[in-house]
Amino acid sequence: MLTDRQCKVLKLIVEKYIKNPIPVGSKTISKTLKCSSATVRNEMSALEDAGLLEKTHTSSGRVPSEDGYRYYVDHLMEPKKMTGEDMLKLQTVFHNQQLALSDVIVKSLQVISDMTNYTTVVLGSTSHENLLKQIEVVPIDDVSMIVIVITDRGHVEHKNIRLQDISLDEVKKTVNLINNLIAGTPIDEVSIKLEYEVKPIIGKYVKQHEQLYNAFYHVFSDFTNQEVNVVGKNKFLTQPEFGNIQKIQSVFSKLENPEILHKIEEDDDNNIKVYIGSESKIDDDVTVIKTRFKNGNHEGTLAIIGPKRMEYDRVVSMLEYMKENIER
Amino acid sequence: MLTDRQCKVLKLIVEKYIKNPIPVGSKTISKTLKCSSATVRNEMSALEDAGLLEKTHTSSGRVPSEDGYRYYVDHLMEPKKMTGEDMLKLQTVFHNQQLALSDVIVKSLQVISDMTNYTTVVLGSTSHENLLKQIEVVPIDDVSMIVIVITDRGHVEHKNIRLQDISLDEVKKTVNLINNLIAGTPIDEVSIKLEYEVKPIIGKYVKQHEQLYNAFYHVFSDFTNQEVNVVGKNKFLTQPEFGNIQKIQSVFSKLENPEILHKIEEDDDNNIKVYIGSESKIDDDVTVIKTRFKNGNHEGTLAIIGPKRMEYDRVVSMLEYMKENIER
DNA sequence: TGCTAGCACTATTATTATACGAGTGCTAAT
DNA sequence: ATTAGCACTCGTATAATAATAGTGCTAGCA
Repeated sequence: MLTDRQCKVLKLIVEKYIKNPIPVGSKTISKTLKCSSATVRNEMSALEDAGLLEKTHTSSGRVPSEDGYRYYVDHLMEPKKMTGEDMLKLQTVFHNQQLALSDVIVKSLQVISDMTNYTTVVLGSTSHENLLKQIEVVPIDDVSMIVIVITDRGHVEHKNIRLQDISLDEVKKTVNLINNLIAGTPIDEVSIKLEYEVKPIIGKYVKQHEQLYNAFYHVFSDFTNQEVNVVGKNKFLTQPEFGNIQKIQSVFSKLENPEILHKIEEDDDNNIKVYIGSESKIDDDVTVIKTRFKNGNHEGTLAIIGPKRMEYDRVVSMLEYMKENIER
Repeated sequence: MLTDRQCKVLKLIVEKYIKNPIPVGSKTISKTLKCSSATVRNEMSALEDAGLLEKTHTSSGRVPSEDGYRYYVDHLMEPKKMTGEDMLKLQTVFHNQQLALSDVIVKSLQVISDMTNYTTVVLGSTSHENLLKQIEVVPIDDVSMIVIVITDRGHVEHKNIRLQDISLDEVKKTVNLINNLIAGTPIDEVSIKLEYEVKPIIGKYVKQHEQLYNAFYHVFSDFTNQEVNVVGKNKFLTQPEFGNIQKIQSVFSKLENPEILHKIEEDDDNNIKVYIGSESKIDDDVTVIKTRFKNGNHEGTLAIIGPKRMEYDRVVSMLEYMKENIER
């Protein structure tokens, strides 16, 4: 257990380091705390033994360790009230009645990314939660047409397909069959239903059913598994600890990989959760702060991704504010 | 006018430097050319006077200047036949009958980006060339619905809109009116037609026409002006001359700005054009190689964007090959 | 017992000196 | 015209030095 003063020292070091990423010395702390630098050094030493602080070399100041950040987040941090200015900027987005919820979310995350200089992410509901609502087909010319797939949650995808020598009537017949037979099916089960429920029937009623079946099969097999929206990836370029190209390459490749981002959603805790450094699964210098949201049938995950040296207090309040606003 | 030997020297220096970005000395060249390093030095000096070579400092080897690259591209370079392997990779994409042309283009540009380690770009036709084909509306719940806009060239966009207390019938009536009245209009004129041709009519026949008009007006005013597709932006991270974050930031911001990319299309030459360094409008160390393509009513621009120190011969052949394949 | 002043010690950073090497330009001889 | 030869230049690498910001430890004081 940490003493009261140790807590204060840890808190000061973390907050100092977040403001300015250089190791913090005992003198700096002693100025704020009313005691000598020697006393602070003793406390620092204790905190280092507890694994909460680290040195970069034998005679350097201290830097928070991963556990140090953890302790700070779990016990020391006090959520920082948002400034009126920040709130105002977000409110203008939330109060735009023209925009659909999903657009409001993306727009406000853009605002947050710009305010904080961190990357933001929305993960939409996964495909097994999305039900097929209907498909539409629009012919473009003799051989190509566009298939539009709409889910019950308003997710839309379209694909250009090519068909040789098939009359529009046959296509429309197929579309109607699909809409009648499998609307309401979870997207990731559509392929199966297509094969076992639609294929036999269009085989009977539709000419060139083979080609048509293949085309539609492709449309659904390519359907995006999950809506992923990453805003402000380039903000990482402004963070000093990501000043080398190697690191940027590695972080970017993770942020562009939906599989990796999907891991953020793995635990379905509804509260705000903080994944620090190695817990982030992205990079040891990265922190992910995330929360789930739900408004009617629209649900998903919001995340703010930045350096481990993140303004935790500010970000947590912002996420809380976002969540509240979205949920009503 | 350059002598025969000067051409050879310039060519060797450019190609050497492209392979390995360190200044080229006279000794290296003299090995390939059958003459002494002193002779080469004289020629180099002449080429420097002609503005085709540069030194990084008084006693360094030579580096091609922008004009040097220009001269190389215009007079010295011999297009390099593509390797069978490269062709094969592209052919598997081109021969995929399932894919629509636009998908083939994007997929093949992905392949080219991976083969060359450069960024690739497709610019689709601009909105004044895109005609509105039809719009569709799909209701999602009581207050929100999705409007899907399709152009004659198969470009699809959708938007989520919110309407309070408007019956589906009224919406459908409006959609039908729009489809009947202004299908065939260039996308960027739709807003005007909407105001002068549609608004007066729905004003008569549709209840709550004000709200509906506003919603549709928004849909079209947000319509993307131009299809832009940038593939492999991160390839810049692997190029040594873009090893510092500043530069990467600047290049990325340009590559993400459609306005800037649009400048590539400004001259409508149908042949392959090469914009070197400052001509690229992106960065002094960047080269853009582009060509227009046209297949039926699908036309646009292809570009390969990389360092000024680009494998010009290889890239030009690839673009040529792409263009040929797309155009039939 | 807890706090602190003082001091020896350590590692980083900046500065300077030095040597080395790859390259040039020029001159004189072929 | 070409080239061998040489003095010269500048960038890079290495080592030496000093300055600085920090530490840990000890001993004395409240």
